[in-house]
Amino acid sequence: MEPNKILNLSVDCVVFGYDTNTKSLNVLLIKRYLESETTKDVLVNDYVLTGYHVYEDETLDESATRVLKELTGLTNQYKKQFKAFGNPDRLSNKKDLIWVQNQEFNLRTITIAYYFLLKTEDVDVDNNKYEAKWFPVRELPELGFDHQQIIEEAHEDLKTKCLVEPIIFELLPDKFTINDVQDLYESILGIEIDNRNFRRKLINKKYIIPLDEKQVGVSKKPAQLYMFSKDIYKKMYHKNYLINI
Amino acid sequence: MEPNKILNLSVDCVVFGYDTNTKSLNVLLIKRYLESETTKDVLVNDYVLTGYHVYEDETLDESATRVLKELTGLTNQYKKQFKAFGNPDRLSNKKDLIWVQNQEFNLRTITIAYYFLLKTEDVDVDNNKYEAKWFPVRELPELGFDHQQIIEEAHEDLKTKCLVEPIIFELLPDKFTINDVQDLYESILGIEIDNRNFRRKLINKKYIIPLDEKQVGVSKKPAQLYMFSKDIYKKMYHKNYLINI
DNA sequence: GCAAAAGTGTTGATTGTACACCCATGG
DNA sequence: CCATGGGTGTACAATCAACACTTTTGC
Repeated sequence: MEPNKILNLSVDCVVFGYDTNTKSLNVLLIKRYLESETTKDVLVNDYVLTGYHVYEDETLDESATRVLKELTGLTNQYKKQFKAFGNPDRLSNKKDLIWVQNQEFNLRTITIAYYFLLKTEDVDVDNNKYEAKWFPVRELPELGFDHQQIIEEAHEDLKTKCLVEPIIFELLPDKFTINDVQDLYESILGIEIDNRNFRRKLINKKYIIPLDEKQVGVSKKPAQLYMFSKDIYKKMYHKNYLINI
Repeated sequence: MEPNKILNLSVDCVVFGYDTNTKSLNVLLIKRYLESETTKDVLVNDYVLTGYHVYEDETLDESATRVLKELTGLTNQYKKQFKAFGNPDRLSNKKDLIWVQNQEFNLRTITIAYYFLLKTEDVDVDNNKYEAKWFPVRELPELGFDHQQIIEEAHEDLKTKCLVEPIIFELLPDKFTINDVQDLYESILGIEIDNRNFRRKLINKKYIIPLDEKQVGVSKKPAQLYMFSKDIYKKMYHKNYLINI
């Protein structure tokens, strides 16, 4: 039996997935489709974030973790609660009203928004019962509710955070090349980075560890693989209070 | 007539106030006191953040603004929504249960936490109907609910943010000295800063504008006063994507 | 004239930035 | 042998960090 839902409270999850091959930072969205029973007109046909009510007896973090697992099967992914969205009119779009009609939603629902970081390849979208699909973060489809705004704010938070904490490695496979990291930064930030300077900077970090391995199966010079050591990072870390205003 | 309250949803406000004279970063707290009607035992005697239910027809931001105004009379202060707190057991402390007993609180209440930045002197605590009182952020009294944690997380967010955005000036009067700014940074961050280096750095910013004025009424060499120009700051600002991991 | 805080310069180290070509590999 | 992306070095500029004494004022 399903636990009691808090009817005016939900979590929504912005699932970021990076695809090393296409160099694309993606967001995982689920299809929302409804047609009129009488006229067969399409009433709703767009995408939304995955989300669900919070249960009475779980924490907000647990709720987000549960929602991610339900959609992807994944647990133990990096997550961050980044903002609550609760405008009185956030569900008052016509499409959204139709959609919400037959659900146990309060019209005034507050959602606690999380984002997750993982690898696109870790999600099996082909056999997904919610018709989940990846979209490049800069080519989003039509979105329901206020999910466009939620994704934008998640992306902004990610931009800020990836400059300051080593969360970038949550989006990469365990073994990666220096250029993978650069490509990912460029995808997230929407900028170009000088390869020589970036490379030097990264290789000098003690927690970026070169492996005795190179890429395989590429039709060009195979690149050196590296790993990120969270342990070394934590040991070496000391906050620097650089005032940068 | 009071608008409808959302019974399981509140905002809590961490009001930071800086006192230039005592060089103290303070938090504004309100007294919580209750004694037994029969035995006269003191049942609850501590402090809490100011907060209140969200109304049905207002945004979260409006709710926080209203709560601040109710306590301090102030509007138009810098505010930031920084986290939602909603653990199922966050009101389950014995004192808190007693306190909540006669209020229209749901036991499972989610609170959206904001912090505000202002000047201690702008609040008239002597004539405050909630018995509001300032406490140095590093010498907090016993606190109800999970408000200790909320304040700590607000402080952490403030530490991070003041390094990157010019919010420090929200805590200072319009006219300030360079040493005021340094003292404030030291209070927030809990570090010591080299005066010569700091001074040079700040004076070189185009948006720190020297005034034709010096301190008055000080029994020592009066210091040069400066102001912060938000306009110039905005014009000059361009995001730098310095990767600092 | 004294107490108290304001204000001032230099140097070396570190870090950032701009920039163009050769190399190794698979096919 | 060629196409592709991997990998490399130098020089200049900017910023940071360490460090101690003189100046100005009110009293």
